[in-house]
Amino acid sequence: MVKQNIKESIIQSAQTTFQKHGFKKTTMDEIAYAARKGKSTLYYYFESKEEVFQAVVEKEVMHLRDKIQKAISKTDSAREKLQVYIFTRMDGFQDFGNFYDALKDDYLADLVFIEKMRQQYDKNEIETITSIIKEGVLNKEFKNMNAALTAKTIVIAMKGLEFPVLQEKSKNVFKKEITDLLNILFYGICS
Amino acid sequence: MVKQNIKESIIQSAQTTFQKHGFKKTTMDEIAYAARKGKSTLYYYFESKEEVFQAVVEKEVMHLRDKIQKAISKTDSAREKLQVYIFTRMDGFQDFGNFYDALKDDYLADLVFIEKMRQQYDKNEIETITSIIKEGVLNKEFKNMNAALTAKTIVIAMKGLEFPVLQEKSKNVFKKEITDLLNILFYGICS
DNA sequence: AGCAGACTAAAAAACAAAAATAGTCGAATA
DNA sequence: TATTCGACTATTTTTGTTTTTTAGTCTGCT
Repeated sequence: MVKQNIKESIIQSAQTTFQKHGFKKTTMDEIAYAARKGKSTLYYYFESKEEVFQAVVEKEVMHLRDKIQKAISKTDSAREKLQVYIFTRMDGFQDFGNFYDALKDDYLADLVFIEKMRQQYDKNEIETITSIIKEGVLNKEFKNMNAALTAKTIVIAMKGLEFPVLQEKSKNVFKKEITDLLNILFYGICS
Repeated sequence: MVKQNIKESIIQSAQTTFQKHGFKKTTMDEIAYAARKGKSTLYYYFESKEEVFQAVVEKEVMHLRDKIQKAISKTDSAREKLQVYIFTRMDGFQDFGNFYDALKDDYLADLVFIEKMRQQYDKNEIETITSIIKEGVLNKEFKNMNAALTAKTIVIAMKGLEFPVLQEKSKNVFKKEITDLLNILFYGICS
C-alpha cells in the first residue's frame, strides 16, 4: 500500500469516528485503532488532530462539489443549472455529518480553521452561482444584472433554508420549500 | 403609583440589566436594586426570573411590531408595504439585544418558553406578510399565487439575512443586501 | 520510509468545599 | 388590604484540588 492509500484509509477511519462522536469527543487513539495503526503513526501523516479533521471535512466538501458538478453537467439551460444546483446542494447538506457539525458546534466555532473553511466554501459557492448566472445573462435567459450580487443573495437565502432543512429528516418536506423559493427566484412576485 | 406602573418599571430595569449581562448572569438582586425594590418584591409581581425575562422580550417584540406597523401604515401599495416591512424588521432587529440573545444563546435555547416565543413570532411574521401579499394579489400588483407559501419563503430568506446583518454594525452595509433581495423578490431573475 | 511503545506536558474530568443565587415566608408598613 | 422587605433555605455556581485522559513527541525497531 502506498503512502496516499494509507493516508486515505486514516481519513476514512477518522470520518466514521468523527461522525459518531463529533470532533471533541473523538480521540486520536480511537482513530488510530479504527485505522489499525499506532497513534504515533497518525502523526507521521498529519500534524495534528485538527489537520485530520480538516482532511475529513475537505473530503466531504469535495464529495458534495462533485455531486453538484455531475448533476449540473446533465443540464443545458442556466435556469436548470441553478435549480439543480440548489436542490443538490441542499440535499447533499443533509449527509454532512461532520461538516455541518463543524459549522454549528460551539466548540468548533472558535477554531480558526473552521471559520476559514466556511468562508472558503461560501466563496466557492458564490463563484459557482455567479458563473451560472452570467451564463444565463449572456444567453438571455436571465435579465441583465449584477451576477455576483445576485449570487450572494441566493446564498443568503439558502442559509436561511439550512436550519429548517436539517431539522426535518424527510426529503419530501423541504422539496416544497425549495421549489417555492426557486419560483420566486426565477419569476419574482410582481405581475 | 399603580400596580401596572410598578410592574412596568421593573420590566424596564430588567431590560437594561439583561441587556448588559444577558439572561444567565443577571441576578434578581441586581434587577431589584435597579428598580429600587427588595428582591422579594419582584416575586410579588412575577413568578420567576424566566417570567421577568419573558416580559422584557415581549415588550421588545411589541415595540418592533409597532414600529413596523407604523412604518407600513404610511405606505399604500403592497409592494411598498413589503419593502418597508422587511427593511424595518431587519433594521429593528439590531436593537434587539435580549430577544436576539434569547434566540441565539445556548443556555436559553433549552428554555421552552423561548422556543415558543420564537415560533409565535415567526407565525405572526408569516401572517402579516401573508396578508400583505394577499392584498397585492387582489389589486393585481402581484401575480396570483399561494400567499402563505410565499410568505414562508420570504421569512426563510430573512432568516438567512439575520446573521450577516447582526455581524456588521453599520446600517449601510446591509441596506445593499436587502435592496438586492427585494429586487429579486419582486421581479425575479428570468427575463 | 513507515511504524509503534514509552513518555510528557497539557487539558479535561471528578470531586469536594465555599459562595452566590433563585425562590419562600412571615412580619412590617402604609 | 395591597405592597414591601429582611431573614431564611434549598439549589446552583464557582472555586480550588486531585486524578485521569489525551494530544503530541521522541527514540528506536523493521
